[in-house]
Amino acid sequence: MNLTIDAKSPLPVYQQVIQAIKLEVLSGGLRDGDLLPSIRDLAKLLKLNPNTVAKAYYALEAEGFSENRSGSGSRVRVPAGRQDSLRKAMLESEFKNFLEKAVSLGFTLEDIKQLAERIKK
Amino acid sequence: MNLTIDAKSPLPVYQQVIQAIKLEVLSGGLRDGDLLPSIRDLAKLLKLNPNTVAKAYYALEAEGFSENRSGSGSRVRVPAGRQDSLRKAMLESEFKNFLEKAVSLGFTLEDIKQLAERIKK
DNA sequence: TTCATTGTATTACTATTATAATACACTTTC
DNA sequence: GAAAGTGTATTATAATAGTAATACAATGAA
Repeated sequence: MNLTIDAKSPLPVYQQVIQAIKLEVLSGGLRDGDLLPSIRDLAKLLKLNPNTVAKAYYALEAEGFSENRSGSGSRVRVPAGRQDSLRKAMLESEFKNFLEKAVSLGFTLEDIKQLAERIKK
Repeated sequence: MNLTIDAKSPLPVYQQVIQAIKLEVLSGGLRDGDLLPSIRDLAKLLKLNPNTVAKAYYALEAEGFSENRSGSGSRVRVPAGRQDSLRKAMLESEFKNFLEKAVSLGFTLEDIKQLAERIKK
């Protein structure tokens, strides 16, 4: 799992963990049924307190992304169909966010098209 | 000023105020020398505590976006040239963020091009 | 000068975030 | 059954975020 934590971010650490795991699931790096790293292992890896990771795992389960079982670990619970639609919805949402910001900055669709051309190289 | 606060956001309220004012400056809605609303007025408008708004104003001054003077208010201090370069840098940064996320979700440049075509309509 | 308005500062209180140290119950494996 | 590893729960402490109520000093206009 490619997962880094920015302690200086205004976004709480446990929220960053949630986002990182969601992204991993949506990108297909973690699939339905896959075992997440144990709370203690991930905490050690990220140099966080186990309670902080546990909070993230608890939230992920509450959102229906995973299932936690004492003794056997936490498994991803996102069927392929749902993963696919969530992935597409995420892309659209991110793009709309970008467009909104660009427009509120006073840029035109033409400006954005030119930016895209320039960055692709 | 078009400025809304999301109390449920994990991003602290005073950070939201900072972002909103920065955006207003970068978009040209607020220009160099313009007077910001008074701390008390903005607090009343957003239904926040004056201390929360004051914290945002203090941070904006520390970043060189404005100048606060007891008695006469807070004025934007962003020369037109700097505003222009900041505006362009913000667009590029936002676009790169979007691209990074899209790529980490496993989308190709082709996918993104198609999305742009579809959304523009 | 007087008065209202401005940013600034202080103190107090609450909730959230994060760490820390344990303990407990469940599951798997030997 | 025993042991190791799992998620879960509890209690404590500290820092940050936000609200609340005041007070103070500087500014500008009447």
